[in-house]
Amino acid sequence: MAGSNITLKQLSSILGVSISTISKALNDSHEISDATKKRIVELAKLHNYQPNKIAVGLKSGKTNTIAVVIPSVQNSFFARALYGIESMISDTNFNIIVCLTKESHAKEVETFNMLSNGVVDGFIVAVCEETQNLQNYDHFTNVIDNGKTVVMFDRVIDSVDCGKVTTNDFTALSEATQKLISSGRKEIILLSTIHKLNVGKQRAQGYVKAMEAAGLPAIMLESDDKQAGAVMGAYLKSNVADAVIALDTDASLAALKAVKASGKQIPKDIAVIGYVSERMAHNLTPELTTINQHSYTIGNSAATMMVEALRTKSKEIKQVVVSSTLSVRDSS
Amino acid sequence: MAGSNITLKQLSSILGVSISTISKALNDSHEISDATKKRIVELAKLHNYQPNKIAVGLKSGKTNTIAVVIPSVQNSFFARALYGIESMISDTNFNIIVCLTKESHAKEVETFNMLSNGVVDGFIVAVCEETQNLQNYDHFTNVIDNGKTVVMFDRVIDSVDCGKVTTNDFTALSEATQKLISSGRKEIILLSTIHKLNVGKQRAQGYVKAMEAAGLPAIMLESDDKQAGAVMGAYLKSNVADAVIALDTDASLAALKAVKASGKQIPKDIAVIGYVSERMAHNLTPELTTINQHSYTIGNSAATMMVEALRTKSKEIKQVVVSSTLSVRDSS
DNA sequence: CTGAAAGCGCTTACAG
DNA sequence: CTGAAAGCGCTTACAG
Repeated sequence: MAGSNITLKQLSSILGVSISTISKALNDSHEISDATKKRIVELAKLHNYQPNKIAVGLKSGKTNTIAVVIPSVQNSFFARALYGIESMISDTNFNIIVCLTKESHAKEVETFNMLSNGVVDGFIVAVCEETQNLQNYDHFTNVIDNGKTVVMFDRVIDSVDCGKVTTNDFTALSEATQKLISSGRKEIILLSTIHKLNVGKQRAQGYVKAMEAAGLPAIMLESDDKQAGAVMGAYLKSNVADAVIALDTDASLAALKAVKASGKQIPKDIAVIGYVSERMAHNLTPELTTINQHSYTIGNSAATMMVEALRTKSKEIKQVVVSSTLSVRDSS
Repeated sequence: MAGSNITLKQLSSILGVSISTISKALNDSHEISDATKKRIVELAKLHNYQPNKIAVGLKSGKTNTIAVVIPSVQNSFFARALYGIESMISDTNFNIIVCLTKESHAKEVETFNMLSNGVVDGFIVAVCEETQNLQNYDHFTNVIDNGKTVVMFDRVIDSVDCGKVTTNDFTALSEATQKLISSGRKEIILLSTIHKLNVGKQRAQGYVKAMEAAGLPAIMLESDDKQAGAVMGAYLKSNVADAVIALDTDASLAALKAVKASGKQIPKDIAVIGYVSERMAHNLTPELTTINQHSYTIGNSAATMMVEALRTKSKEIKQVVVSSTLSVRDSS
């Protein structure tokens, strides 16, 4: 069985039956007699025949493959959303190609160009940071114009006409902040390492709105992910605080650490709310109160939307919002 | 620009030049005059011509696409290894397809069957748990027989003839254990949630060997990832321990938490060594001493091996070992 | 320098 | 019920 896979042509010459007949038999066409079908199917099995997907794709114009284009997979949100996408897709006859943009606009554009012609039927995408900053969305509109289906999730672009699955970042932060306020916290700090992203901005705005509504000053500490601990620690040295909301995993761990290092008790002196996976939240000391984004569900919804659009060939644009919820644990 | 992408045929009829000429011009063939080349290239650019990858693949028998088949992406080791693979590949003219097996043998087999015929040129794979248990490796040998290149990393199968990139788990654990012993620790516990995996067994054996060499009893606590904290906590209630080595991220966080909950001081009473990412190690309290697997390098090496094999068409089987190193921080 | 023809592996009208 | 032919979009000997 060396060399490469067996083809219809080879099967045909072994059996002395035409290629068309072989093809039809393997596709269980009613045109072919049961007897020949049986012979052909058996021979195919014997030789472990696998149809060449590329050839099928060329012929049909459909590849049954979906591209998942995300910034990263290090981030537990995207890792889990990808898991949700892949779980849904693996129950179908579709496949996924995963591409990481690393927040690079050039990489994202290249990926769309590379895959748009013949390789995939659609794109599930979380728009990268640089694209959001540059506001250059031609690669999205081009593939849409070329008849591909696009579904954006989490990081979406309002002005692009495609399916969208988002979470209610603004409301979630606003509610979490209100909850802290109503339990008597007043000096509530926001620690963000994602202030440049739309999601980060949305969350920050939710926080600001709740603070302003309560007549409290909004205090936002912004830094890159490596400096978050130092920034938080420095702040606590010369300021008072009775609560911290951290906007991603790194910031959450950094906040916990800085508060402990400052000698304050959690949650007695300072409450901490963060964004980490459920599993991790349980394994931290104290167990962390989190805003749970339901990343698995978000991914799953995006995949469902894609598969439905591809199957029904519907051009209808759908929008789904998966609400984030507060999971209260020991840190608040 | 609605409908689908423009083809050579359409370009040809617009310009009144043959398809062959168009094709050659776009591939910058020396056969074509500069003048025609220029006309053709300009028209192609105008219409944003993208060659149909599927058609090119069918013709050439090469797809310049590599499958990355891994159990999961939630696990930070695989997430970072994938990052290493993707970083290397994105500097080449190859693409990657990522497939998650979720430790399912059936899924892994299906993936190999689906992609082996025409879709990819090679497979970079970390063998799933179930396949290791079943010891059924036909899907690997089949694609190798069919001329595909296979590179295994981290989770490798010795008996399969393919490129391999591994880490020295046995030695790394053995050395870490010795280090604890030589600093006076005697009651050293191993906490594992990956005892069913080859890597987990390798690591455990390294630990056992070092303990036995020192005449100390090896104590291994094994549990699933959700119970690790409870198991560790229960053990500490009725036994003495002066060090814990945890074999993955969940176990590491669980160990830290259980030790703190027991009222013991880290590292004074109990030293803790774990497996978490560098970033996370810094953000924990105390900062965690870790065995660093250099997952990025492992992924990068696997990708390099693959691309070289594909480019040189060499059938030479290479093996690379990327050594794990101990990063000592505050917890030991 | 340009083009007609064959072929990659498949599917599907159309004939017989 | 079976097969010859065309075609998906490309590349590449081969002719001219």
